[in-house]
Amino acid sequence: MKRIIFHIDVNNAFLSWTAVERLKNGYKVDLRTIPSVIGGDESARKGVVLAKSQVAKKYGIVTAETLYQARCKCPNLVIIPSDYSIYKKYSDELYDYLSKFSPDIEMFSIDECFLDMTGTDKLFGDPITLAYKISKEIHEKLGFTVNIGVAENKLCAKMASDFEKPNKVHTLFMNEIHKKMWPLSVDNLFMVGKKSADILKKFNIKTIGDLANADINFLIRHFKSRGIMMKSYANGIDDSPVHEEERQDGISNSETFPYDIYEIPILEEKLLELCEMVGFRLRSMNYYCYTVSVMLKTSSFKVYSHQKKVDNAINTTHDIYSIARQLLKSMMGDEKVRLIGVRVTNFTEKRSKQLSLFDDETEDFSEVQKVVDHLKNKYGKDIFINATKIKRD
DNA sequence: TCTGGGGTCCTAGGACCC
DNA sequence: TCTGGGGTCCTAGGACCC
Repeated sequence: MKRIIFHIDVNNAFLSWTAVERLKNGYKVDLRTIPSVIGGDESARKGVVLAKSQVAKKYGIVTAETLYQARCKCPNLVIIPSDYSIYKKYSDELYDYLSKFSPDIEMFSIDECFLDMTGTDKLFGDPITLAYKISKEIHEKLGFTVNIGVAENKLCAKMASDFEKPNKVHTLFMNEIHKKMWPLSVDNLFMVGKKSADILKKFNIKTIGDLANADINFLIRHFKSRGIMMKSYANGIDDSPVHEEERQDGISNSETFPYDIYEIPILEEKLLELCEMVGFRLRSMNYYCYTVSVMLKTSSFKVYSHQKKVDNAINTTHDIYSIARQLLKSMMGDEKVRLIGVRVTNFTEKRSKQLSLFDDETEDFSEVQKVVDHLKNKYGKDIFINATKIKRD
């Protein structure tokens, strides 16, 4: 049976959702009708544009540029800080609404969903008509617009939803690929980023059609296994299933400093804060981790990472930090640091408690940690600050 | 241009074991 | 002392995504 897959993509998600939320809260101005962006902290001079209104786009503002640059292009730009609780709320609403149409639903990111609609035509009728109906209902009930791609697999559905925006339904069936997808520039293809596109263009592979017909041996030589994937995608081939989201593979937090740092105590203080954030998230998922890694970005934007695997899974801030701190020490060189990050991976649900002769049982902070987390959940994350901070103040 | 933050997957090379 | 080949695990780094 021919598969039918929908890809639903929220138009300017963060900005649209913020606009809807504000209208609900009594604001008179719809952010979507004025030059506005969602961005980080402008004062710390490290914020970038995360999402923009169509009006802001007309000023030439692009995603990921600094707020400073954006403000130069449009002095009366309205900048709203990001608020993940709002995005989560609308993302959940969208998911709940879409779940009515198929049990096979996959949340691909906070603002994108795949639906496997294969065989549902007896229930809902013609898929394309249904896509228009879903799009209209989302606008009416939830207040924001979406693009919907309709195709025979996930790749093509995703490519289709990316065609013309906003508030559009597009199809990309197998017999439309040469007409609708092949003329596009290679960098439009999912999983072909800037680096790969640059290499391809050097060899005169400029469009997705060129890539689809490129020599497979040439692609493997330059891109290894990704070469095979790229050629399949360019031909619209993808048989991956729509599945429920599986459990997360890792948790990370990182922070860019407003200036370059080389003092170890300052780095350690930030590192501890990050371990606290990562640990808190890990514990709220009831997981333990085996691997901790630390990432540094230097002032010249070179990225380093070191990781360490432990025999007994851990989840307290104390345990994560003691490993992270060793890692940081092992990687500090002469260069100043611009960004520091902590990541935990290799999860397990239960702690494999195998106390070795050398473990000190009094070092087990899990019970204390539970109480601290509970209080944080109840009264907010800021009720505890770490002792190293108090000393510094 | 002067470059955020949170993720996933892949690969190469070294260590170690048999 | 000089030494093969396969397998697995771990680490560091790169590319890509939203």
